[in-house]
Amino acid sequence: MAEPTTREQIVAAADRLFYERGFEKTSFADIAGEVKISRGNFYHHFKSKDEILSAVIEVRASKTEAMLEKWEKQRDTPGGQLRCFAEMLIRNRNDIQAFGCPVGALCAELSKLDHPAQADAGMIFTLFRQWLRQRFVELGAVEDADSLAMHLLARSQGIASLANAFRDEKFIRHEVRLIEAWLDEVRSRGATKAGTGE
Amino acid sequence: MAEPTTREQIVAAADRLFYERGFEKTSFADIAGEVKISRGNFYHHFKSKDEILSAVIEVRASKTEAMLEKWEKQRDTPGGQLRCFAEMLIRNRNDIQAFGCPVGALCAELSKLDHPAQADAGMIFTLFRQWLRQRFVELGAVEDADSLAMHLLARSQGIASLANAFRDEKFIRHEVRLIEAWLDEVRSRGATKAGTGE
DNA sequence: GTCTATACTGAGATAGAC
DNA sequence: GTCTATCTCAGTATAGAC
Repeated sequence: MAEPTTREQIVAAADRLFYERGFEKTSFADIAGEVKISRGNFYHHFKSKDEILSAVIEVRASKTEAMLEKWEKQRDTPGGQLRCFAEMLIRNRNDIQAFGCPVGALCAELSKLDHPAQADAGMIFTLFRQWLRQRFVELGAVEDADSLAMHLLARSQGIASLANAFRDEKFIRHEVRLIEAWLDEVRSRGATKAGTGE
Repeated sequence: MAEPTTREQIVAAADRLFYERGFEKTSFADIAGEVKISRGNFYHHFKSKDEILSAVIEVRASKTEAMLEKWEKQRDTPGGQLRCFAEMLIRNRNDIQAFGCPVGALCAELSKLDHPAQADAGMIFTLFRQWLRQRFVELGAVEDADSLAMHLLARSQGIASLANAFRDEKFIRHEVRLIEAWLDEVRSRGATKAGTGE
């Protein structure tokens, strides 16, 4: 696996372009131009644009799973692992300010297009949701775990949305601090239902 | 002002279609079809798609200002007025699940297109931001008011994003309850800096 | 035979002439 | 208000290069 195959290059280029410009706005010519192959050529690799989209979603899902596993290895407490998630917003702050969240943006676009792949794109959200839920279970919030996971996911989406609209890095850092304080609060409350308002 | 002018009809149709399908995905023919006028007649009112976009953004800004004023009249406490904002998510739950937040979606799309009107679209966020900030000032959180406004705006964006991805009405209702509990907390803390993590 | 490149078709869009 | 020019794009057919 010294150098990537043409197929891998196409998927990588499409992945980035779909993020930067959006799925609809990215043409075959754009991708071909990036990979430096002729436009007709990659009909050998992909029969349609939807096939490229499927491949991109698959790759994103794999990368997401790998990232979640890495976080589990990097920190040995559920609280620390949840912080990895929150800090992702800071690590990716430049891309987020320029292009928003890749998962949220793709889901929103496919939803408006009523595209058949919207369920597949939504699965990436579900990967995060289930992983977060498991961390909250380990943190002791067994009954609320799913609500807490959705809450944290929503907070991160909101931050990405406004950071993109206002191009405000300070806002990202401030909100991540708020999330970390909230996580401390959830942890300290342990298995009680507090923190979810119920 | 018994019946709307052709121009107003065009803008109203474009407004809805931009929300439901997105700006790029909406063609002149789509709008003309809705208004039932010929495409030629169209050019009498708008020379380009960007002109329609400007008109739509202007109308949305006006409607937003009117809505904010209405909330100020409906409730006589800043806490009650802030609840109007949060409850907007429940009032518009069906549209939000189907199409997301109109403000956030347009800003995100124009950002990806690097469209000249993205600053104008962002102004609608700013309208909300400034209005929310003023409510928090009146609530006693003078120094934090802008951070609190951004925080609330972000929460609402995140809720819209996930409600759209998961088509989950219960989630919306639960998160709005969390916001209301958070607002009570902010109010009870009054002018202190608590609640923002600083 | 796998990969790549060129040329072409048809659909649908903006834009504008008449 | 019809009709047309032009452009971009997805998709195809087919032939050449390694």
